[in-house]
Amino acid sequence: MTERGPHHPESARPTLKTIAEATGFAVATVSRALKDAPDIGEETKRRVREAAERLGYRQNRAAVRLRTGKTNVIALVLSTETDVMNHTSKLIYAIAEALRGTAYHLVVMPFFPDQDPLDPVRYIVETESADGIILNQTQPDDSRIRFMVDRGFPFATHGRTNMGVDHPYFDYDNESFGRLAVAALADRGRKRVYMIAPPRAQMYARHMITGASQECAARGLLFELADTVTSDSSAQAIENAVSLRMAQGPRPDAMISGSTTGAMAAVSGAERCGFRIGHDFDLASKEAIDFLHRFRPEIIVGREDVARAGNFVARAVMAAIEGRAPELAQDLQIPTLSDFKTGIIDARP
Amino acid sequence: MTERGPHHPESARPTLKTIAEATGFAVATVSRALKDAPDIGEETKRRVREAAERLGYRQNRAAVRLRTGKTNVIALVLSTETDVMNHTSKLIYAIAEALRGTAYHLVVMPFFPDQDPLDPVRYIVETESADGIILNQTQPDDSRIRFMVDRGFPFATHGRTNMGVDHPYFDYDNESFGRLAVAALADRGRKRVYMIAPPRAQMYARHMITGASQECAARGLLFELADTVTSDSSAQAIENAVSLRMAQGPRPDAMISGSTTGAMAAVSGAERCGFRIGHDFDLASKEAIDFLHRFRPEIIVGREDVARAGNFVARAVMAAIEGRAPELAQDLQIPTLSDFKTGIIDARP
DNA sequence: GGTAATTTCTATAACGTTATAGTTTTGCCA
DNA sequence: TGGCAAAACTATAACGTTATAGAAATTACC
Repeated sequence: MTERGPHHPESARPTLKTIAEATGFAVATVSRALKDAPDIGEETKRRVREAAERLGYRQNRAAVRLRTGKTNVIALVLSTETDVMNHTSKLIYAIAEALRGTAYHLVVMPFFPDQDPLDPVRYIVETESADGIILNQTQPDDSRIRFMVDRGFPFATHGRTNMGVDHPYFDYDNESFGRLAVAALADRGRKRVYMIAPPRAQMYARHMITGASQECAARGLLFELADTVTSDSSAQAIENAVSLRMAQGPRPDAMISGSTTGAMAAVSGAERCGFRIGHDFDLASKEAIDFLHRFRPEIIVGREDVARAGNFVARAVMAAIEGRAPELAQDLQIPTLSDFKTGIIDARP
Repeated sequence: MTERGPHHPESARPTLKTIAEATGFAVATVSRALKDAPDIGEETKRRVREAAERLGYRQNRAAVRLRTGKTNVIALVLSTETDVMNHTSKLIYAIAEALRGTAYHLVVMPFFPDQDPLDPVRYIVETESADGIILNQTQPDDSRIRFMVDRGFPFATHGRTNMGVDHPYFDYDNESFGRLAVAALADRGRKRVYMIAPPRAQMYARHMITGASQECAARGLLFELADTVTSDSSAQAIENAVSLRMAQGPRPDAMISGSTTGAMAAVSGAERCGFRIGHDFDLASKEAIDFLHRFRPEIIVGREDVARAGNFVARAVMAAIEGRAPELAQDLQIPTLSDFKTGIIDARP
């Protein structure tokens, strides 16, 4: 272990003062030179930059933050409750990648089932511990978004709301996914659709349900929503619910799932009753990873590009922080189904 | 949007000064009272705390950080290259949960394939942008760990090294897993083991290979290591490698995989050649999630508890930062196999 | 009752940065 | 050469906190 601290003042981290002493300029001049202020001479800037480089100067973030109020932090606020497979790590990596080379650090602030989802947002805004927030799992009427809009706090979301407020978001067009899924199932001659939808509180669940149910109506198919489980329920719960449902009444011959887990569990549930995918029923599911086509190649898959979402919201929140208009205020991923029988189905008009 | 800033000084965030003015004490007194210093009277403390509460005082992190050098940040340094399913989000959630109620924020700092893995660690240590670091995917001789040990920087890791340095870590006993897996396969009469191991550079790969190969030797089984792919390769690559291998020579009748993806791909590859799991071959795999038993119930699964790991490393790094000895310097998860035929197999001696 | 010891409180400076207002230097033109 | 504007630089204060040394008030002791 190397000795550190006041014993070795020569090894202390260089500050503006160090550069000032090395170059003979004042601390203020050094500061302004390093941020390329217009009232500093070219030769001065050159010498200051050279000294900074040579000494290995790195800005002290705490000092900047204290003085200017700018934290250079972007906070990602996540629910731990519904971990949609590895959505989360993909999102984090994509955000981090977009933040590369910028001054921003990424603080991850999950909230827990026993907490008000507003808590972390309120904390960040009130303690000014980040310059901007990224949220996911938006709700139709989202108190967190209302809070940030009211305070004029920069943010971007993965998912939309119903609130009629204009803010940067990225979303997957779950309504089109619902329509496409029903269309693909109908093409296989299916008539009775059973849907394991995401939790109703989530905005994207509404979209998906709307799309699927309307398309069913338009095509004269039966549409039924699983009422005891969602696509975020435990696999065991979904499996039980599906096998219960498949054991009775006019049983569904088609299923739609909002998640990878939901799809796997639904297949297991149906198989438990002796039904086979591709024969007795078909299934369409969304997923953000690359599993289902191996699990059962017959599953019709709509793949969500979470990396694209992460990249978008990161850029959008930086634009909001810096008061720039983002390249694009909102973006919507147009779904595509990959279907091992039919190939690719695109929702693009 | 509400107006803010200097226009509404009464709505400004309260500081120690605000409390000092409200109570009539000096700023220094308020500061000491709030941290329960022994030289402040009880009555004073009570009044200061009451005022702080009433005014909604929150410490300014930037000021504390500038003054004391303590960042109250823990950095999680991750490789984006090998995303072992949703290891990552589980780890993050578990760390965040352990950090709840403490002053620590979690900064996630992934590094990218084109970077030296030492870069983020060096950056954090040199700019003092965190009080401690959590690392995963340790290597037998890990330059990052050497760097932190040399600097006396607090850290904890998920995974061990071969370096003979003593530091807090959590690990899964991959060697025992390897032994158990071979034993379970041998119990089913299998003779020729083919292993899709994690990348050799990772410490845990060595352990797993050692365990499996030694157990094979002890039992007189053939042991063969996949040489063109690892359990972190793409599913497609693994599937191809396995189907190539199964098509020729004295083909394996048993497989071991280090990951969920590896197991799924291996099964697909074998099935492509017409072999069925449970009949022509058996497979044991590690996984951190809950997928494989649905994918093919015949797979023998060793489940790694990533949440426990996250909780441990978070506590350990906090202890290191605060100069406390951790409750436990190191911890090792003893593997257990769940096997739908045999039930649970435990490695505990 | 006077001094010492103890308890409680406070003034001050400092952490590293930047905004502001101001000073010095240089250049230009009459 | 004097005057003035522009360019280049600097001194100072401030952001909110805490460590330090010391001051004031209280208690203990003989």
